[in-house]
Amino acid sequence: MTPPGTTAETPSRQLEPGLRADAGRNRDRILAAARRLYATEGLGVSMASVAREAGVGKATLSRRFATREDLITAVFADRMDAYATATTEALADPDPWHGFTRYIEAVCAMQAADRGFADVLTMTFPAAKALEARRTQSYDGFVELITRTQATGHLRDDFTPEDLVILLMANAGVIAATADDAPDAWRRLVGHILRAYATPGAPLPPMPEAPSHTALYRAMIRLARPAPQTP
Amino acid sequence: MTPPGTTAETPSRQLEPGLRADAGRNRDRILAAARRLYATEGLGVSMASVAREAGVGKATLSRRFATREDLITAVFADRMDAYATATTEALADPDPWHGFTRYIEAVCAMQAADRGFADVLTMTFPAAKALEARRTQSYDGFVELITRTQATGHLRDDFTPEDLVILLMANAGVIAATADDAPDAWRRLVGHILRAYATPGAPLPPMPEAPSHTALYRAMIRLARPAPQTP
DNA sequence: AAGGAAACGGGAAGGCCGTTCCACTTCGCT
DNA sequence: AGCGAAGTGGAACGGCCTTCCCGTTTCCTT
Repeated sequence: MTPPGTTAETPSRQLEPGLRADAGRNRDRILAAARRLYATEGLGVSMASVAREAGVGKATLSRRFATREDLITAVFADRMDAYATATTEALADPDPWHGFTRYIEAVCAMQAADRGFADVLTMTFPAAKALEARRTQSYDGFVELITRTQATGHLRDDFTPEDLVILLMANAGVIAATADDAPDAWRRLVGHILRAYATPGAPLPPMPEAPSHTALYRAMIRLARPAPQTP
Repeated sequence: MTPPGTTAETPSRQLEPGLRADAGRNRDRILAAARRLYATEGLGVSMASVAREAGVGKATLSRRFATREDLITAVFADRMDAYATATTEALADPDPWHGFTRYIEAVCAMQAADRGFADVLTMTFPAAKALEARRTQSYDGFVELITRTQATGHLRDDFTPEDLVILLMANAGVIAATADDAPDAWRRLVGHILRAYATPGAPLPPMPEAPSHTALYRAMIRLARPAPQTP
């Protein structure tokens, strides 16, 4: 089944071992550029933009990362690591409810800090296999965190892991709409939501600082781009 | 200032009076097509798609609605009416908290029913002047509804009108992510949020039916499009 | 019923995106 | 030091969208 003419038995290169020096350098530049663009604009940026930002030709980008999914996988591999380990850190907290809230806030903060990462977690997009593994790992840890926290009586019994998924989607919506005008608006949502998750009567987490009102409302009214007039 | 060669003194055509019969017919077909596409795909659909769906030429669409904003304004005029009158209906409810929750649920349901409308309410997009008027009208009514509900003690004192804006953005995010797989997921978010808005100790609204679990989680994992293999 | 104006559809031009091909450059091994 | 292979950027292509323009059709007035 193996093609006969190839070199003897080079099994398969996993990461980036077989790359020449300059190729590896360009790969890094591409990753840095993609990280930059994804963080601010989301995953919608074109491959051509990434190549331009990286200062390489479009062909080079296509050669290094055949598909957009490959690029996304490579860019967000480390952040998915952080996402996956966040649950273990939360589980290490002696106070389950405290660990739970810190976990929720940390994940939502990660979304706010990188719009591309928010897209990776929620939006409809080709799921990279390598990222999926981390996601399910994180999911399993979160299930454990839930049961522990519910055992303390602080977390509602009807809270389900899917509620986190919904929260991530909701948070992504807030971030996408307010990123330019009120980048802390998401804290207000998380503050409300954590109160809703808590068992009535349990101690409530403090309200995060309210976003500046006018700016937030303008975020809804205002448009993607400023008025074309520049006097 | 008026062009000299025109017919005597036709002051200005407000709606669609000066249109020829076939032109008006095409206008309606365009509006229907746009309504259809916007509802399912959001405001991102191209003008060419709208023209194709309407069965008219691209030029006709451009002639009838010069800019995308014009089209959006015309399409969502009636829904913005409903949005604006929803507050007055809520204010008519003898129980302010009941009116408040019904209002929240009604607006979020309108978002879920029409993805384009959700975009109009929240997403960054050129705000059509005609729609803005309705929006501020609705906003003013909502402020009155808030003060009344807070007076009953059911609604938290720190609830602000901007919280509704944030909720609309969050809801739009959930709807955008789950529309294809779990179109009722937004009810879960609203259920949580209304609980958070309520004063602790006040009677809680019933939990809406939970979305099917596997489908929801898949909505996060699954991709925009099904696998390209069609055997 | 007939002519002029309004409206129509589609083609041409221009822009952006993503992919593929190709001649030239650069690395790295010997 | 020099040669082969790996790597590179730009050109070219097809697809989609938008805008402009023109020849033709349809309406509506008189």
